[in-house]
Amino acid sequence: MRNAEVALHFDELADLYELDGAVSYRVIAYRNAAKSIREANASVEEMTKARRVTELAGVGKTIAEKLQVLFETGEIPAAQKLKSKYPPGLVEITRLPGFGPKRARKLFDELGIASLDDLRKAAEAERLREIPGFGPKAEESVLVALDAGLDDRTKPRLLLSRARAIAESLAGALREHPAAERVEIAGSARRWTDTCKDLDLVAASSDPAALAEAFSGLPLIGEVHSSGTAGVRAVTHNGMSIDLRIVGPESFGNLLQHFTGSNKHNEALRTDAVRRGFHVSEYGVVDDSTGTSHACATEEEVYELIGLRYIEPELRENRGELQAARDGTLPELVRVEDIRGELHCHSTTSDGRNTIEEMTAAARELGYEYIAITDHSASHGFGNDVQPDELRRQTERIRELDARTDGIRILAGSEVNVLPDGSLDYEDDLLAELDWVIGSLHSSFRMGEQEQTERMIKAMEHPLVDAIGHPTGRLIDRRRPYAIDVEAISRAAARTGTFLEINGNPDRRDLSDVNVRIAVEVGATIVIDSDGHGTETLPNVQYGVATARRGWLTATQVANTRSWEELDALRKRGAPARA
DNA sequence: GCCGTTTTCGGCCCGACTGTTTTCAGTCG
Repeated sequence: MRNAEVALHFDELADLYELDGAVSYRVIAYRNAAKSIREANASVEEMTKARRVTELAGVGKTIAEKLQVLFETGEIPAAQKLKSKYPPGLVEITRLPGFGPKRARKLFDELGIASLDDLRKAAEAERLREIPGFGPKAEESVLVALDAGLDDRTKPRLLLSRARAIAESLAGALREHPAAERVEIAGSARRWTDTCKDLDLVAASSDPAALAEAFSGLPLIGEVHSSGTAGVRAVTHNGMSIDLRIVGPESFGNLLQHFTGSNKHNEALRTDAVRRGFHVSEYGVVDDSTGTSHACATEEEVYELIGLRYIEPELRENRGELQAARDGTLPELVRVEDIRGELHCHSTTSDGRNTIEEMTAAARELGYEYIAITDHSASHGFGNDVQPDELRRQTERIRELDARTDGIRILAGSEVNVLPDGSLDYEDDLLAELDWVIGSLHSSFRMGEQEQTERMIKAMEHPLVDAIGHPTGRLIDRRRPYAIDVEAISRAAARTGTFLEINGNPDRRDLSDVNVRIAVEVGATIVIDSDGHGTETLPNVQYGVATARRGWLTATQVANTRSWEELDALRKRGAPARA
């Protein structure tokens, strides 16, 4: 059973215990365990069998036993028992805004409401007001939420690229206002997560009311829900929730730290701070020994006050960063400026929108030292295939162009399809003429895990495959990764000297942050590419770098932070003979 | 239910808002 599926069992168990009125810390314990399991960098099933699963943070004796039973029987008995007690519709009710487990439980106990449908009928019949603690407003909000399909799961999350574009535009407009002293994007957009549920902006101002009013009037803002001197809650015309918070400049650091999150990071940070005698909130850091509250103008001061090194936003997921900040072992994260060459992009020869000349000029503009043109290969569909003769002609053209182009090296490459049996769809003698070969899967996504893993490993064993493109094939929120053993392919990558890609296309970001951490832990080396299909998408490498940073990567672990000569020497075909 | 350079028992983050209340529980971020 995969870690993600195991985690779902424990999230469900937490929901059920919550409905059952269990002590909240128990519920939190199951949720923490679920998170830990989801992000574990080894198979939790294997760890359980090896009796090592309690090494995971948040997994103790009881949860280890439940894991054991889950793997033996496919079920957790406690969950089975609770499921017979509470109908599945109750959990759905807890997802409605304003409804949590306590209120859902009350509805069930008092009126026998067991589903969203029951709830709608009771609200329409004005029966909710019979229950203490519920009134006409509750009935109204139920109907509004149900009509709008407003529960959390149906509300779409926005892809980071789109979310950041909106956030940057709003932040930019705010910065122009005379009352704005500092404006920053906070929340998940600042942590560069794959998607964002909503946007958080924070501002420092000596005239909050004026700034709040100006924000409410921005053209992007569709509807203002509440507005005051503390901030504004609003929704854009396309339905994105925006939270702007405003404080005085003296505590801007506290606010930014608080609203950057993640919740898990802040919880852990505060727990840690309490042990050291500090209470941290968005307004300041209270020192218990003196009773004084320190306002911090910068985030650095917040972390320093409680004895921690500064933690980059991308690391704030409670994945070990607090311990590392205490020990002084935080990694020095790779930066966009460290990337020296593009190794995966397309031209009009396959499905790109720009010529090789245009792509090259754009890459030089970005400060790159080299660019590999990697159009699709012979078996690629949609009329975008490149037959062997055409690739030969293109390679000759690239050699010519490279000879008369200054300031950047142009490499002849290909993104070659890995066929279902693990072979490639060009002959070896053709591949040998190229400078750079990426192997990618573009077909037969539904193979079983073992077969798919073997297919990819076979491709990596090919002496001319330099890197694997978008290794898990996921499309964020649209297509699940194909069944593949990430740890096994990472080991194979390390063994064969094949690089694994972080594809920077904001729809892909593949490998993911969690997977890339697994990959480098077993010794694989990464390349970060844009997979640009036009000059304007070459900067997408920033999303790849963000994923790398979220996976704790340093520049050394990324091959294309090196010069082409150094990279060439590092790869399996080796440099000595070719230098 | 988990966890331990103050603890193997007794803790476990913080503040605001909302709707329902005469002082607050539940929810949210």
